[in-house]
Amino acid sequence: MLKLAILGLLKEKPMHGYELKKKLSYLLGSFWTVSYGSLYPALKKMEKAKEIECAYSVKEKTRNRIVYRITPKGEREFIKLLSDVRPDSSLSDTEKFDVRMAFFQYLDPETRILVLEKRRRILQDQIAKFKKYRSLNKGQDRYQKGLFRHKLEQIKSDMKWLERLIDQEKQAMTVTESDTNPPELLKDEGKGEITAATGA
Amino acid sequence: MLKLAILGLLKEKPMHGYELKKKLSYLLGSFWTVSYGSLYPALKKMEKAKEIECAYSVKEKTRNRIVYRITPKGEREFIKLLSDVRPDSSLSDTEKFDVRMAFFQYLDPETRILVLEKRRRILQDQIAKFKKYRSLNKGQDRYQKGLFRHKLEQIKSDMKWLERLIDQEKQAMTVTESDTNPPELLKDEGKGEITAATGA
DNA sequence: GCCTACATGTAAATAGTTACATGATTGA
DNA sequence: TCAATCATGTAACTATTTACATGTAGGC
Repeated sequence: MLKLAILGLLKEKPMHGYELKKKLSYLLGSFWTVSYGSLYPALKKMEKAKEIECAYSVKEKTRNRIVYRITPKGEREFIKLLSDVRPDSSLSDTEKFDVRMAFFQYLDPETRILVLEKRRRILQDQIAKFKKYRSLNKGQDRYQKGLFRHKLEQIKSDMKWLERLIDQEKQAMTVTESDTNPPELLKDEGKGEITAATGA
Repeated sequence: MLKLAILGLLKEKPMHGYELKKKLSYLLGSFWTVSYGSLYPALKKMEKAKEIECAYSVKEKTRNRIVYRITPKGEREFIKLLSDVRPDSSLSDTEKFDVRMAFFQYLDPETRILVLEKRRRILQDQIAKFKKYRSLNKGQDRYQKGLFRHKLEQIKSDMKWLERLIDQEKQAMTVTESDTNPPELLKDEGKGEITAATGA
């Protein structure tokens, strides 16, 4: 997950560790705080794997910074991690999905829909599970009941948001399909991107 | 977190590993799936620490089950984990909070309020951070923007829920205080060690 | 005869944390 | 001068997962 986030941020522009940390804490801060103890080793590891490389380093007296940039191999790895529609194991899927969403612009439309629909299936399963548990477990205490009701509401709200997104993607697809059919999104940067969103 | 959940479930009634796993996947399934590979070692470790003990084991031919029950030491550990209002490190705080909420009934009213208010502060910080990021980062792509808007809405909804809970707790407190003042929630187990939390 | 559920466990790997170590620069 | 911020890193630890190993019982 950290790897995905690093690659995604380095796609924007080359950065050094400290800068990445700050960006990460803004981008993912609501559900995740990265520590230097995981960031720097991750950078080293990725450099070794040639997914990123040193763009340049500054060593003015002591102020030394190592500025990394993403490599072609890193770009491929990024897209692979971002797509990731494997059979799933449903770990803390929510947070993983959120990280993916933050870089959704880099994914091609077809895969976007696949990822969104996979997420929808997971949410649907969760709702079903909730309801089953609730019907089995009548004697719950009021805190559990309250928590469950609130969680269910949130998942439903997630669901609505997801469905709106899926609709938007599908509409954009049919528009660009009848027009032209270029998978131009995996170049170094998206350009005009899909037609400006509907009522967003 | 797993430990907290196990202790909380064993408070209800003695259970064996397989049964615990099923209960856990219902109780926390929306954001967490426990594997046997973590459950069984955790049970062994807790048994060694005398936080749980074997109530009885069944070994009919092969169908062997080890039914655990919580010990007094485990009860104390449970309350300690459940209260846990330390300076915080804001890891994936949301999920930790949810697990706590699932067992809130076992906490005394004062600590309940402390836990809820700590959570409120965390959410407030997140909202502030979100807004700061949004004002700094005008050129965001539409997916990030959409994600952020949705996340912010969810946090605000969490906030409302929290505040309702806090109000309820405070009301209940004043009522029971003017009425009678029985800390009956921790009956058979120690009640002395919890009260210390207030000033800290 | 095969698949699912029951039931317990281990070993290796993964992903991350905390605490520590270093040292310069900037501003109150 | 003191604290905060910049900047990089290591070592030990924690918690958890995946994949494996084992074997029975019951239903289709």
